[in-house]
This record gives sequence, C-alpha cells and structure tokens, in this order.
Amino acid sequence: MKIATWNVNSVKARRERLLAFLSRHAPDVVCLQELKTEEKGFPYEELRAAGYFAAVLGQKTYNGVAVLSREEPADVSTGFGDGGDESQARLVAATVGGLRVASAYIPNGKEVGSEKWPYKLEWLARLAAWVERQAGGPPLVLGGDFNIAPEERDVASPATWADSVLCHPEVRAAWERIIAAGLVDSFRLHHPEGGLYSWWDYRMLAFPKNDGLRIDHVLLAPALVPRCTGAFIDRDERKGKLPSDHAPVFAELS
DNA sequence: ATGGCCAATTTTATTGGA
Repeated sequence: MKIATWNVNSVKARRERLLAFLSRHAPDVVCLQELKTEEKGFPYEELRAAGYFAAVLGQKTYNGVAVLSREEPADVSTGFGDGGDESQARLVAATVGGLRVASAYIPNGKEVGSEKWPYKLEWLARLAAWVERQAGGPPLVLGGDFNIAPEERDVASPATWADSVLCHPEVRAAWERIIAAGLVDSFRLHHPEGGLYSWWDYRMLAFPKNDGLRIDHVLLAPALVPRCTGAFIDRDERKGKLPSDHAPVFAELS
C-alpha cells in the first residue's frame, strides 16, 4: 500500500501534474495540501475518472486539504471538532483500508514574533490533542505539510534557518509532543541520512543547489511500523515546468 | 541536467507562502 503526502500549491494550477503523478505512482492514498480552492472548484470528476475518490475540505485562496483514495473513504471528518476556531481549512480525515488517514496543513507561522507565530503553536497543540483522541479508532496515518524541519539533518543550510518558524526550538518541541502523542516519522525509519528534502524555495536556484528542508511528513501509529517497508521522496516531481515548491513524500505499507 | 519565484485576488499591485 502506497501512501503519499503532497503540498500541491494550488490543485487547479497543478491539475495536469497531479493526474500524471497518480498515473506514474498509482498510490492507494494521497494526502493533499494547499488546494487553494473551494470544494466547487475541486477536480472531482477528473480524479474519479483516474480512479480516485476524494474527501475534501476546501477554502477560497488559502489552505485547503484532501484525502484521495482508490477505495471510497468512510467517516470523513473536517477540522479538530474541539470547539475552537475552524475558519481555516487545514485538517481532513477519512477511514480507508482499515486506516484512519488524515491530511494536515500546519500553519507556516510567517516569522517568530508575528501574529501568525502563536497561531502556529496553538494549532500544533490542538493537533497533538486531536492525535490523542484518535486512540481506540483505526491506526492513524497523518500526512501533511508540517512546516517543521524536525532536526538539523533535515536542513541544507541550518544556520540560515536557525531562528525561522520551520526550525525554531519551540516548533521542534511541538513536533516532539506530536510524536509523544503516539506517532512515528516513517521517512526517518528508512533514511537516517541527511540531505533529503521535500521543499525548495522557488527563488535563488534553491532546487538545483539542493538547498532545501524536509518539512512534509507521513507519521504512522506505532502499530503500523512493522508494516512500513519503505519511504521515499519523489524529487523528480519538483523538476520541469510549473512544479509545486514541495515534492511528494511516500510511505509504503505491506 | 534540476535553472535566477509562484498563485490567487485585492489584478497592472498586493498578499502569503517557507
């Protein structure tokens, strides 16, 4: 079973690339982020023709997440359902193939000290609590753009990014709390080495220089770890004309 | 080769992304 997460940076702008991606990899499940469209603009028909159902939480201009699956998703939920703010479309979950699959788009946070920074930290705290509430249900697979590079080996230029919202000690501590809530970084299971990234800035030749960060992740419930036979980043998807600035990240389950 | 930001809207500038 192949599970991918991919921040497409507009599902409308990436429509052709998304269809080619599905054809190339034939994944069973795909978590998408940054759809940048309401549900009425989501390409349901073309995806259905390509063999995929979609559980979608859309939003105009910003955010937007989806879970694509070959099997029809059940028990679709959107947002945290914790009584807090749900105005930003950043979380959708569905049960597929006996797994609880969630697609999450963690807030970027802009800059430490900006008004978006505490929002990011609060959102991560709500996510950790949400993960804890999933215990007792099907094993959780949480794919998403976390906007967190967990460790120094996940950053090509650590000094440049040291105090950024992607690497700040507070955001790395929030990551550790999500891990402690009961999840495992599937990519790290198979790749202890550094130098492997999922995002490269569009500017300054960041991609040809491999000046990237690993900020997109597929986290697994511990019960799924024995089934995780591999993990990889589809770096080729970042090449060519009009790519997303993120590459898809895969976890393979037996 | 993988190449010097991109996408959506508020559109001929501005905002957000990371």
